[in-house]
Amino acid sequence: MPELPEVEVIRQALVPRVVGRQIEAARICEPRLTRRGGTPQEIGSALAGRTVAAVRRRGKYFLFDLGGESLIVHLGMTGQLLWWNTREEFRPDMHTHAHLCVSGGGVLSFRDVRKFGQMFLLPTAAVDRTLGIGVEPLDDGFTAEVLRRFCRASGARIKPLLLDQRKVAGIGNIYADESLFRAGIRPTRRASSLRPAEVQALRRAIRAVLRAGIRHRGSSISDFRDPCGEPGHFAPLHRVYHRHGEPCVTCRTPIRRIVLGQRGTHFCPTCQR
DNA sequence: CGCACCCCCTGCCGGC
DNA sequence: TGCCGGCAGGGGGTGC
Repeated sequence: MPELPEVEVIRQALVPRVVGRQIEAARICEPRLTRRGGTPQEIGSALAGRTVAAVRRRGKYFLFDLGGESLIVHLGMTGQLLWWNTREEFRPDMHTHAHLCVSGGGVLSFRDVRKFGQMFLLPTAAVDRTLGIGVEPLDDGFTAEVLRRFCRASGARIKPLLLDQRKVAGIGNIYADESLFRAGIRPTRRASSLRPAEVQALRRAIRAVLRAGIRHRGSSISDFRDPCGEPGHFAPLHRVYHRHGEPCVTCRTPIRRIVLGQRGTHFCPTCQR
C-alpha cells in the first residue's frame, strides 16, 4: 500500500492529532510487529508516559519523536494507522495489532492484514544511520547530479535502482512505473545508459509524480485509507500502473506488463524507449 | 555488485 | 459451488 505519498498524507493527518500529546497507554499484541528489536511488551511499556514531540517521515518510515528516542513505524504492504476520536469509538478487529491511547482521549491504532509492518524504537540520533536509507526525493538534495551519479555507478536496470531504498528513499512499485512513463524511459534500460537529458527528465518526473500523489491524497489500489478512513484519489490518474491491456493515454498502444526484479512492471512500449 | 529466487502473511479474483 | 494458482503497494536473506 504505502509509498512516500501515502506515508506523507498519513503523517500530515497525524501531526495535529498527536503532536504534543502524551501516550497514556500502549498495547502491542502481535510479536511479528516488533521483530526488528524488542518484545511487544517491552516496547509497549517503553512508550507509556512519553510525549510525542514530532511526527516526521524518512522514505516510507514514520518517526514519532519521543524525546531522545523515536518510535519507528513501517506499514509494509497493508499497514494502516487509524485515528479514533475517543476510547469508546475505538473498534479493533482481528487485524488490529497495536494501539496507543493518547491524552485528550484519542486512540491511534495500527492495523495490518499481512503483518509485514514494523514498529520499533531507536535513539533519535541513530535513526538515519540505522535505517540506512537514501536521499529524500522531494528535498533539495535530490539533484539531477545526485541521480546521475547513482545511475552511472550502477550496472542495474533503472527500475530496480529506483526501488533501492538505500539510494532514493520512498519510491515504490506504483510511483516507479508512473515516473518512468512520464520520463519516457523503459523500465528495463540499464541505468548507466541514461543520457543526461533523460536523467534530468526522470528526476523531474519522480518529483512531479510524488507531489501529485500527495496532492491527490494517495493511491488507493485496494486498502489504502488515511487515518480518518478516507481513500486517496490518485489511482484513477495512474497512466500505466495496473493498466496493462488498456490503450496508452498518449499513443493508444496497449500498455504492457512484465515482471522485473520480481515486481509487476507496467509501461508503454511505444512511448518508453 | 547484480540478480534470481525464496521467505514472511492474508485476502481476493479469475479460471476450471 | 469449491478449489487452486496467481497476484498484491513492503523488505530481507541466500547463493551464484
